[in-house]
Amino acid sequence: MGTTQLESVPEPKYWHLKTVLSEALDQDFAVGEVLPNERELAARFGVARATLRQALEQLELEGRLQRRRGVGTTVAPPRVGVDVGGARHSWPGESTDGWEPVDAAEAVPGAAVLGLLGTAPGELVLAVRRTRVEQGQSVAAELLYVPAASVPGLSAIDVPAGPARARAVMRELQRLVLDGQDRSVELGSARADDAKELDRLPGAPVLLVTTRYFTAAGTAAVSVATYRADTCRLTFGDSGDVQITHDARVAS
Amino acid sequence: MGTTQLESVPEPKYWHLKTVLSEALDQDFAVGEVLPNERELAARFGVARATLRQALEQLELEGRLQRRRGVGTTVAPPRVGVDVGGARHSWPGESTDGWEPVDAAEAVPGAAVLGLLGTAPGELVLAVRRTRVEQGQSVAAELLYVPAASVPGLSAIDVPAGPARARAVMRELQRLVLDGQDRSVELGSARADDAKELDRLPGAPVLLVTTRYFTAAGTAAVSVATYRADTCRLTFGDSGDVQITHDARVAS
DNA sequence: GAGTGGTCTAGACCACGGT
DNA sequence: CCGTGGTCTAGACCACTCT
Repeated sequence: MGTTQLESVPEPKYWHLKTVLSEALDQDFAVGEVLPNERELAARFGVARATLRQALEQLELEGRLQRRRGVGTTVAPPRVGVDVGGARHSWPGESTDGWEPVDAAEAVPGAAVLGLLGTAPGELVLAVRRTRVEQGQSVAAELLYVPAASVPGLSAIDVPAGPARARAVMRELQRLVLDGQDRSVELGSARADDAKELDRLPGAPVLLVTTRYFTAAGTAAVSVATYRADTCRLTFGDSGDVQITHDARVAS
Repeated sequence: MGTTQLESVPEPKYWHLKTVLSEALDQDFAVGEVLPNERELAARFGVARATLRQALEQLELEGRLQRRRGVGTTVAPPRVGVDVGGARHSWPGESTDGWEPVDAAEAVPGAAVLGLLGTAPGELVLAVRRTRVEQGQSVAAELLYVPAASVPGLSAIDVPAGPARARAVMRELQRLVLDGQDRSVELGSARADDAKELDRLPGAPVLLVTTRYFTAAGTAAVSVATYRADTCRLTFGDSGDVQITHDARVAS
């Protein structure tokens, strides 16, 4: 009978921990400050290190913390708003939008990209690698798939490998008349090569932005951009410089 | 000397496991099929259960698996493409876009939403709850914040709580002339109430879509929509029904 | 080399869904 | 009730960064 069980559904420890830590971050820590190490924090809260780590992982996912092996855990700055699709209906690289060409090479796209491109499996496709730097740190890595048929003025292979070749491909691409584009965003985990480029461990959560570029002739290129999910807030339209502290939600 | 260490950087076990499982899913399993339970899988691969779980977690994050307590682990269908911002510059709820009004009530928005709304901390704000159902499952929960000042024809409080009241607020909102809107997408983790609505555990990864609705007078409303990151692919433009299997990327 | 976070183990118990 | 995934523990060792 009256066992007065106020919390019949006990909150998981790591969840409660996360809440406590979150409040501590708001009140007692400045951006960039380093937290005590995991072993000490675990001891301080009287939990196993694995449990503490579960809480830290969530806070990192939410962009509140930044952890680096061999260094420590620091309080992350608010997410940077990176504009995606701001200049609508324009080829990538037409303006200085923070993207840096890295290289270009032949590639064998996966089935998914092939489907979007609408090309036959054997057809020659170029892949342009670019990285996006925002406020001093690289926030995204991109692979831009361009069927060779889209860039007939193809002196690309003659150009020596490196940024110059990437730029050459993009220059050719920008000759075409862009009819439109569409985009999708989903959650993914960083592949080993992207992770390296983004200074994260493989498997780190990323936002996958897939863009299709249309001409009258069909799909001229497909871009798959990998954004760091912990540090980025993707913005559409002109809300790039809006101040958002960290989480716009509250209990109703 | 010649210790012939081909793999000087040994891949983590869970990473390798993930790759193996991923290939097995492609080849030997159909959508909806249930996998062997975690204890058996761990034994089969000769790893601890925690290690196996790390691999499963990643696959779930990527939308390849679906795990439910008390039930089991099943192969997830491809992510549903949910249109976001398709009908540009229109109030929410003006067309049948899959959103279902649930309720409306007074609310005390957090600092972040207040900043976006541009209202004073004490001002009265209404919060409209809506859920979005796509292909039979609810994929998103939304809180639409409307300053009382935006809807002067405020008979909302008189209407009995429930969907009717939510609809009443939205009807008032749609009277205004919409000047524009902007949007941002970021990664978050589900709050307890949203998690319940989305049939997930608290802390599940979600995509947070924040939309600001402008009139000439300023920001008339702010919406914070919480999408299931495991099952959703957010689409912008008209790429809603494009076939994407699961991951558009390949090694270059 | 010292100190950090990342990986891994082998257990235990709990909460939930179906029977 | 049983079987499932979810939480938690107390250790161990590894990979990395900085000094």
